[in-house]
Amino acid sequence: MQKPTLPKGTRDFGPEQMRKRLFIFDTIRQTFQRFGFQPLETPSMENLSVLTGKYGEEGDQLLFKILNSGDFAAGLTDEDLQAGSKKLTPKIAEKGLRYDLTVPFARYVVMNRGTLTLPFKRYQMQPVWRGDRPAKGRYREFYQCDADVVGTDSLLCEAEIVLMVHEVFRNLGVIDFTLKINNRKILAGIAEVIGVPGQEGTLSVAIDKLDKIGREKVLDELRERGFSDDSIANLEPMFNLAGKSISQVLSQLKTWLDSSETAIRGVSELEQTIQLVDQYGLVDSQVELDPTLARGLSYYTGAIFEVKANGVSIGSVSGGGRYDNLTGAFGVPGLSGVGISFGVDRIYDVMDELNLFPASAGQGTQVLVVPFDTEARSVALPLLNRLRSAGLSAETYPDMAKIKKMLDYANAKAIPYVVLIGSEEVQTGMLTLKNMVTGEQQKLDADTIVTRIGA
RNA sequence: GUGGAUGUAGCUCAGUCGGUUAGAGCGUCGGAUUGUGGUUCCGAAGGUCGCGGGUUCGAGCCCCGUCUUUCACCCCA
Repeated sequence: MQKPTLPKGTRDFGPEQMRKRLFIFDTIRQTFQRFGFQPLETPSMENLSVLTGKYGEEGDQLLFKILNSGDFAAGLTDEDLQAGSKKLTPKIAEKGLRYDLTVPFARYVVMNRGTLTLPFKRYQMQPVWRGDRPAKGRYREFYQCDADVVGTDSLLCEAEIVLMVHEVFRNLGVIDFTLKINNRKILAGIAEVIGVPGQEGTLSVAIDKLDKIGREKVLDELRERGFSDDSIANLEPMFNLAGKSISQVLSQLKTWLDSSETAIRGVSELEQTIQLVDQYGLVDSQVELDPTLARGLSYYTGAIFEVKANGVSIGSVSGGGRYDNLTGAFGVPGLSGVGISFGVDRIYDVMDELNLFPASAGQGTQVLVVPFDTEARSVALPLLNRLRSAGLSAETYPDMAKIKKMLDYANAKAIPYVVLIGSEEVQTGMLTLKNMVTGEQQKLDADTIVTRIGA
């Protein structure tokens, strides 16, 4: 007999954890639905042809592949085995676990384009898998909650994403967060302006670390990666943007990037998005314009979002952006989409660390009915039925155990109310309602008990 | 993927220089209590010392490997 273990980077979620997780899911779902998104689920596994090539080279490496069913090695030749794992993999694995929810969504849109009314808004809350090395706030199986719109390039969608992010985190009680926004076109424009067009990838990977390693080290890294001194000198205005207000950042970007048509379009998109958000009347906006913000996924083309919870050292808790041509990879070009993804597991870690879960998020059973003997139980069972009909979560201890044991059970499950029923109660019909927190108890009839606990 | 740390009861952790039968607190279970929990008291169960090798008369302790968790890089939600 060996002790069972879990695969690396996966976890069980016990009842208490699950109640808190459901609180997060419910909060996010409510917001998604309020904004008119419709639910969608897709399979855990996709054909590898759907997944590969969408997440960049690193992403492809992190894909979990599924061995073909049956005798997966049947058709292999010695030559195949010699060719190495990279060539071998497609011959023995044609499916993989999904890496995010956006690509399966794009696949779904393409497969159902005839029946969807555009713009199509869907939300999806399912686990995704990445063969990453686990660390704090990073798991190999984790949940994402995505909301995406395809079939429109209106910046109103970006604005609504900003609103949803604010609503979700405020409803969760995560007040202190920052929603960083940037635009891929600005990053591309910067690359143009400093004379390294097309290299915004390399550029942004380095720049993204600015607040972590500091300016000098960023410049060192760029030098190492072959950027000329001229280019690096031209990057100077980039470092004067930190901490500036949104309008200041916008106007500085306009002057700096004036020569790049792409950049100006990006700046203008950002500006319009901000204006639309203002028109919605968002109060106390947590939006920060951050031209250094880069995101890993290669399919983004316009706005990019990232949300950080302040005061906690956990990576971003939410991220997203606009992708102009994701469905193009599946043969349907010209469908622009934009979306946001909430990382439930990280949000959980943040809320746990900051103690932000409301007491109600942990509340299970509200009342335990405690009959002292089988005769009392005949009064207890109809009472349970009434309590439940009134929408209360109620239970009784299934065995006829000692009263102490039943009350211990109530304590262990943090059940706030107990109804005690003994021979006296059976005779008079007046049952004893006990408040397990204060220890107070009083004799009441069944009706009063139901309304009292419900209040 | 690179480097460091870690692993002893369900949980948090002691365990001396390598020395006999590996301990504590909390938790669990039973009792003190025949209609009342949290407090108190008594008792019990619970261990392949992560796993596999090695050194030694003898290993929880030393060496090698491996896995887990974790920290810093890389990347990400």
